[in-house]
Amino acid sequence: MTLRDVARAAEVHPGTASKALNEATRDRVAPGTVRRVLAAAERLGYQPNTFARGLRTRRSYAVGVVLPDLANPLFPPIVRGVEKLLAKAGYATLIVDTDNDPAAEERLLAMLRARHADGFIIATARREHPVVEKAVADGVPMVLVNRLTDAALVPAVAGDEVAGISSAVEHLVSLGHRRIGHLAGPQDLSTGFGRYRAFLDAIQRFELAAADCPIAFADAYNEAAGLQAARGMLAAPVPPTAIMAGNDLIALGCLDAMAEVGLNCPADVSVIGFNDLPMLARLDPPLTTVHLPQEDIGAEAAKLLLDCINEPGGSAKRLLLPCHLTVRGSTASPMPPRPR
Amino acid sequence: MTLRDVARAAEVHPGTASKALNEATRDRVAPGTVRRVLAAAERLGYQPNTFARGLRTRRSYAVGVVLPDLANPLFPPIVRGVEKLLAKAGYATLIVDTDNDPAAEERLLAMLRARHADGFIIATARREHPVVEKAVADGVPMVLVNRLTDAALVPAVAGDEVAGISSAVEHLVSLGHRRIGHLAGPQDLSTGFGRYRAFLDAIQRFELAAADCPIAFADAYNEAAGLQAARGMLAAPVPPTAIMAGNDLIALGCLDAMAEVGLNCPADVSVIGFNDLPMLARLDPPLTTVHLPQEDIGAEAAKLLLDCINEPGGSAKRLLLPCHLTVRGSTASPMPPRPR
DNA sequence: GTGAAAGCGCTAACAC
DNA sequence: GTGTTAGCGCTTTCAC
Repeated sequence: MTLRDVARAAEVHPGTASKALNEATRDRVAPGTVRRVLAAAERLGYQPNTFARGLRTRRSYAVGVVLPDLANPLFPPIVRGVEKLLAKAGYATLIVDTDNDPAAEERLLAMLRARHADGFIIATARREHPVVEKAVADGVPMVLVNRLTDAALVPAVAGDEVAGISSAVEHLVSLGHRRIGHLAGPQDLSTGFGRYRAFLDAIQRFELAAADCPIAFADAYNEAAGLQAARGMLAAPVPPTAIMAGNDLIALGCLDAMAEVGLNCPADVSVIGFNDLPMLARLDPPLTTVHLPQEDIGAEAAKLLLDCINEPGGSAKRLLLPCHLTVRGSTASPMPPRPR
Repeated sequence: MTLRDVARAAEVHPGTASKALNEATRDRVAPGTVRRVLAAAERLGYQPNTFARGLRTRRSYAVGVVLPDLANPLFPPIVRGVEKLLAKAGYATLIVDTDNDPAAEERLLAMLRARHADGFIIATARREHPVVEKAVADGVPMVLVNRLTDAALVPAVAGDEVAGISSAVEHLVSLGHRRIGHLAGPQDLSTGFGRYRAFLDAIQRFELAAADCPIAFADAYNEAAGLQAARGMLAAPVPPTAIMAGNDLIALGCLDAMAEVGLNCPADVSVIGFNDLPMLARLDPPLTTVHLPQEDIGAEAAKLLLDCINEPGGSAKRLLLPCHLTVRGSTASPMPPRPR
């Protein structure tokens, strides 16, 4: 089924049929003709050939979404938000998963660019990210989600880490904790670094002694890295009574480390995660964590991207959406210090 | 950067450059020429235009993967298996999520067909599935994963439900259970129906009294549906001592229902899930479940799809991969009946 | 308001 | 082996 077939059926020239079928140029065709063409297209089940159209217009009406890890439950709701909004605007969403591998990321980005994606939503950004910066320099419309670059060259949407960490630390302080540790996430990611800085700000704001607030760094956002980082912190002569983890998986690793040395959560140590992954409420103990409005983040990112596509050269807005603390069972008041 | 530019730089005709660049036709070009063309392409950073190529060859080297729900952790590993294998063969993987909505499925499938996906991997099949059957009739290469259609018209890869259920029931029987219930999944899905039938077979094989083995149907694979179905079963005068759930989420709903009426798992009732979602080991109690080789399922599906694409009209093979029971803390021997 | 014609970048059949 | 040529299906000036 090609445009020629439709044109023949409607007894018009293919050029005219094209104009009639196209929303934007439809008003340059006589109403009766438009109706005939539309009817013919409908009847024949005409589907325009994306390749031919793309070849001509250099537009694909497709957007690439680049994820670090499909298996991380943080991202599906973001994708859903993106997809819903883009579908309304007639765009297709092409999801790819880099598996946290920069080489795969480069390969997939090249693949999507070769397929002429009209824009990108990137959830894999590191604070220094040459690949992204190069693409932006090439004028490729692009929006970052969740993870940002240090250089604010690209529009971006993320959770408000500072507010999230602040409310979490405030919760711990209000429970009576004064010795609060932080298991920071990877420092080459804006999330890891931002939450770490926000934590430092928070202990200052609540006038906690820095010496009582140990910090350890997990080198990945997973349970193994969280476990390893937590072991060191818990082995200190006077471990903290509460731990703010860089994200939920690090928090789970921390719980594992506590189990190893017979520490109970929340009786001995309170733990807070970040992201509010599913199932957390069913754990033992149910994990207190900072909730991110994931679907909204996705939808806002999609809006920003459409702006970029339609008016190139706009400013690199950064949108931070509020997070809120979800209090569950992994936080409690510290026990009064007991003699050993 | 077009082919013309490369040809000009290598001082050959565009047609020759095309042959030199193309693996399959390279041997029809003098080795020296090939080298010159490849060098020029490399130097200029030439990327072939997918639209132009696709328009000419009617091939996209892209495969669509249609998922019912991205947020379901069952699917990401399958997608990963698919992606790894297809990338090796030079294919791009385009993932879409129907959100369990048949209308969205139809829209997305049409979108992918308009973009000339060379084939599809479908994880959304219902036992009766006109959309899939129509696409197959149209000669679109297609492989089903996990969920199959009743009509065996399409190649498919799934877990061996019968063996999985059988080993789970065997485990319960060996623990001493004789009254085992089944919370079946949706019967319009092959998984729900297949596990239900496998359960009936199993109780027959182990010579359990059908009257002691109640069956209830959950109308969706989620916790709410599991909760509702479980309530009825637990309200019976003599509830079963063990419950085989249609999948993990139904099992979680079952645990919720037990909590409502003060029943303990596994002391009062043992529960087994299906799929082995992540985090299950951390629940209270850790859920015994049937594990599916998800990544293998994805990889095998991709292989089958490549066969379909390269040799259309092959037979509709069905491949069932073994599942194994993962025993955790939600199953135990039944308590001796106690007087009330 | 409609038709004619050119061309997007590539490949493949054919001529040399 | 290499060059020539036509054309995939569409959009978009430009005439009329």
